Amino acid sequence: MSKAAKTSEQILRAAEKLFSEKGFEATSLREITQSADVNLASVNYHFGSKKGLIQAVVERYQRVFMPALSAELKRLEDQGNVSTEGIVQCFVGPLAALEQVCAGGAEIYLKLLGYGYSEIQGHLRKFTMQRFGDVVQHAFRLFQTANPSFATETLFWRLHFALGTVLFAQVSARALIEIAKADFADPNPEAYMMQRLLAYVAAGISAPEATFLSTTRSKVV
Amino acid sequence: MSKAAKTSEQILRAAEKLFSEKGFEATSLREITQSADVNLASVNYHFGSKKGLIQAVVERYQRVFMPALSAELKRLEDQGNVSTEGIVQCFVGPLAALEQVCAGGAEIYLKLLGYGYSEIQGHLRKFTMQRFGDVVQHAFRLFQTANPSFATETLFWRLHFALGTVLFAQVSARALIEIAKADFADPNPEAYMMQRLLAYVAAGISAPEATFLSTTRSKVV
DNA sequence: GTCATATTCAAACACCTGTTTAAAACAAGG
DNA sequence: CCTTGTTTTAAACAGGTGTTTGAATATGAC
Repeated sequence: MSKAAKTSEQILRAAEKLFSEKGFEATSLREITQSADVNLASVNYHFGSKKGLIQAVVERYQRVFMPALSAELKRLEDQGNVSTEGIVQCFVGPLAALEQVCAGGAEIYLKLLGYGYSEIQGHLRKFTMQRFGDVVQHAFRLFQTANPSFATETLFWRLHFALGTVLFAQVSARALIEIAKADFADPNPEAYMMQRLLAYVAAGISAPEATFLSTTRSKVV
Repeated sequence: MSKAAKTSEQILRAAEKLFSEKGFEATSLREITQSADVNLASVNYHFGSKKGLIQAVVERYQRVFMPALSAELKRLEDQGNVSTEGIVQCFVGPLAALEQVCAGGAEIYLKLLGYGYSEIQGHLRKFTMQRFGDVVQHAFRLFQTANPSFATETLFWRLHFALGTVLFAQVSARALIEIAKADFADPNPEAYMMQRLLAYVAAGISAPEATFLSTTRSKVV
């Protein structure tokens, strides 16, 4: 491995760790370079800017996750029987595959997305869509076939709610897990958290449409 | 109104607006004081520190919201027939009541909470619990009576997922609404967003327990 | 009006941020 | 070996942050 590749790698490793812990904006380049045991200026040398570093960090995960997700979705579609829960379960494997990138990769990736969506308003979304829009749209189409009676609009909202649920849960996962450990004497809450999450999300996505909405529509502006 | 009360008020108004737009950490005291047309040092004079200002801003909303929520919950309990959807609907009125505090108060309050939960890790949660823990616990108890078969643990996780759904949705509401307007020619998506959200959340909370979880348990981790 | 208190104000403080510079160290091909 | 190009380094840059200071100004009670 060349020296250049080595420092880039060290920077990426340190950055993804710190970013996932504290968010992008709250993490300084000096923290990253100190943690990576590397000169401050090398971030700008190798990645151009902090923004470039953020993109590089996220992209490395996207390039593993998105193709894996795409494959899972295709597999599900081919085998017929497309259900909301089935689609949601398609995300589990690709997330687990992120362990290749680094230990705890799934957790890191989701936290990165969470911070990316709330901090760098829109940037990450746009970047993801133009790079992996086809995968996202494929997933959306499958959700539509699983819930054929739903208006496109309803599904749009619910899927974004679901995204929000997962990302927020992941960002505050550590705090929640600690509370769960203290309050319920659950020795290993993180093990099933993702499954709990997906069950909740699947139910929310495929909730009966409109009845609840239409009965109270007039009351609320 | 004394001069002191006037400047505090101006600071609070400007702060809540900017905080809800950009988050706590991304908003500087200089932005706030310029927007409030007030001297920089007056923030520290009146609120001690930036942290003090954040607390003051949030507290003003909590003191309106929490008692209103408490009343709604009592009302629901007294009239019997406690359902998940019913409890969730209890939040609508108290949120609307925040318009008293200022225009768009509900939106601002939820965004403040959203940023508070993801930025000042734990601080806001602790503060809320020690000040309004009784209301939170009352809500939790009602959710338990609405879903008597659920393990306390299950409800704990789902309610926090629900909180995350609502807060994340609110923080990214503006972006979502713009997309909805562009993609679906919906002239007024914000009108029903909260109802869409609550329907999703209620379904997620009262999803059938464990069947989904237990069938896939062995596969994960 | 006077006095004590409460509030405002401009300036400075100490520290942190991302980025740039120019010299130094290193690498590899001729 | 020397030269060319790449990479590392320490230092400085320009600008932003929350907070403190001490003098100036208002305020309100006697």
